Amino acid sequence: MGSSVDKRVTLADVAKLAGVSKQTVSRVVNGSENVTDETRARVLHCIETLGFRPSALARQLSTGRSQTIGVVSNGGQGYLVTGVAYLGMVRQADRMGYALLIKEMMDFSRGSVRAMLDFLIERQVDGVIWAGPEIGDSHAWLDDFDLASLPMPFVAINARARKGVDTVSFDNFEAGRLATRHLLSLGRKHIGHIAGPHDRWVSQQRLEGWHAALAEAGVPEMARNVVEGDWDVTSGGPCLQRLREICPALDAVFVSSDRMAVGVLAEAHRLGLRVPEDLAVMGVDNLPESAFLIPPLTSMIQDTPRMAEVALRLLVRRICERRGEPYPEACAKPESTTLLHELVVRESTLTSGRGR
Amino acid sequence: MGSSVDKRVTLADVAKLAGVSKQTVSRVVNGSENVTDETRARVLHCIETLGFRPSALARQLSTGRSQTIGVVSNGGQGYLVTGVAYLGMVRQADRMGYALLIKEMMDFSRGSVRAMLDFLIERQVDGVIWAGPEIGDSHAWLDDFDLASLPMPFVAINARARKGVDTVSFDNFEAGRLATRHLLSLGRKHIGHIAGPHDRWVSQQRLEGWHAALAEAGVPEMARNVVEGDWDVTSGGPCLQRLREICPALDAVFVSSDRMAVGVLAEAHRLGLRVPEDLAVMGVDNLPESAFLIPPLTSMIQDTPRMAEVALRLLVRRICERRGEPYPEACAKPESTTLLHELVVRESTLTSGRGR
DNA sequence: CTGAAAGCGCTTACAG
DNA sequence: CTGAAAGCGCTTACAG
Repeated sequence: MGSSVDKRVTLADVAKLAGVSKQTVSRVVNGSENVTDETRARVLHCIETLGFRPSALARQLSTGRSQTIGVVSNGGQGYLVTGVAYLGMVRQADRMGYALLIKEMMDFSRGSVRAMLDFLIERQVDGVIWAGPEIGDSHAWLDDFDLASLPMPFVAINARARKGVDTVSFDNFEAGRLATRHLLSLGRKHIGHIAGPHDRWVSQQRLEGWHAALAEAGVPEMARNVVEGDWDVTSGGPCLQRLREICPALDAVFVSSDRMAVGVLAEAHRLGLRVPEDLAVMGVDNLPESAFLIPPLTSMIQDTPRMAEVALRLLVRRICERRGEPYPEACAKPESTTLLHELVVRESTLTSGRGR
Repeated sequence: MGSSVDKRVTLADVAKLAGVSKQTVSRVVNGSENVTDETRARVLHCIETLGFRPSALARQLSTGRSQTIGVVSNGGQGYLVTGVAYLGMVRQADRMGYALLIKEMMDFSRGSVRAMLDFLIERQVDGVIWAGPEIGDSHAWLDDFDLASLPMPFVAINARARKGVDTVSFDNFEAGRLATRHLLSLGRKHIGHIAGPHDRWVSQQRLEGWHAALAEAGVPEMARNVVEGDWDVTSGGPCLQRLREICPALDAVFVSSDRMAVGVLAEAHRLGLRVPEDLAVMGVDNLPESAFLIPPLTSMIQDTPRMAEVALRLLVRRICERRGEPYPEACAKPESTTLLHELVVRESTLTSGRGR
């Protein structure tokens, strides 16, 4: 309802009331030693009285640093992952004294990328996390862009490693290989793969892992048992059907997301297929629910919040390095920027066990 | 790697090169009409040549507006909801030309609240969305805080309505009542409720709705069939067990989240209880997976992204009102700030149907 | 320990 | 249509 007097209280107001210079007030605010206890007390009292709150904007303008990190995501693609990743980043940023400025991109044309970078530069963010998943040539601009010309460090997550670009990603090739090996180790002879969209780097990597495992095992003929899903639970059922058309004897399926695997389990149930006896099923992501599906779902743990944290630490380190400042302890330990999935085996691939 | 020359290109640099005043460059940058085509062309060319990018910080300092909205969430509590809500807010903010500054709170003591508000004021955000769920007395400060004294508008989501505070929330009382009525309408005689944590406003409201529905139906004796969960899937099973101890004849259960309901379905399956014949089960949230559980889960649709969007629109409207500026079309339509859940009935409560 | 001056890079009236 | 001046609210050397 009522609007307050919009007159901001400034350093100068405090200075006048306390009968000192602005500089002295600034010293008190920033905890400088070089102030008499008496002066400090008086200034603090005046700050309290006037309800003075320093303008971060003004400070940023004069110091040239914003204590803000820009995070660029993309329009609801990667829905789940983005949401979870945000939480990991917010927490880590908070710990290190940074705020997150969140922006979203709808397309990845050169123009849009340039506009987004300009926006971040104009806002003077101290660093950038490029968080949209790599789709088609969405990251192609990185190949011929001189990142060093940006006034701030840049880290990409969930993207292919590139020369001269700091990236933090999961090893999806290894994930695909491990998953496939697991199904092979069960003695299944007719394994299929429900992949994510083929234009996603993540999907491509898992698919390559799948191929590698089949080649290693000397059963390359299975490689054709692949259909393309869209990550969504709704695509699980239809994908299973298509896979069974390609390979009627299908007895195991490596699904590229737990979401889709839920759809697969539902469809298998509808078809009267027993899991895992008739069909072993495994996913990727290890959602909280996955251990409680019927049957409990074997999956690949993907610790997304951790990826977000690692990326943020790396970025803060780069920020400090560029400024020639020491970086926080937490950023010091050389941390792998390639994270591994971890297999968690449950009933959906275990004929005998009681896995949970 | 290489570091760029850190000399920022400013308005003054462009002005000098173009042989005009800073003011004229400013006019060109801000698309003012009062510039000769020839001058404009020359200035634009110089901007291009120098790679000039205006400093948003400097502009913010002189204009007093930041085109930034502060979003305050809380430490991973409400994990799922927060993640999903972020996405709705980011999208809407982007459309309206605002960026989101995300902050997290770990506790809700007066001191922390004050510090957070100060931080947001210092950053000169144009408005604030208070997005942490109401837990215990986490929002009590609002009762005796003069929001009008804040220099910017404030909107709380997922919180109890308070005099003088703009809030956007779901009607959880109605949700609880609708859910309970649905189970009663099936003719079930021994219904139980797995609530969320009792210190959550959301849980309390749903619980009251549960009580109201039972009273209306003249079966208040069922009201004692309540146990407390923690929202997490892991609590579903243990809660079902406790409920069956309280009420051995239990034949229906209203679970306060789909997550917990997944645990309930798993436990029921383990116990050999048929759903819905022996036990009708319903949840709240309508997760994407819920339609594909075994059996498909009846739930209450809660459109969290929409809540986030509505809140953001309301906030932008308040921002404009306070400044005496016209607000965007999208913010104009008087929108309810109490959103309703919607019942979606599936097999888990339908003995005959094939609902999906 | 304290202060006067200049500067960060824009915008806002006010002249012409 | 264009410009000189003052101001937004801090901080950074530099004196004393």
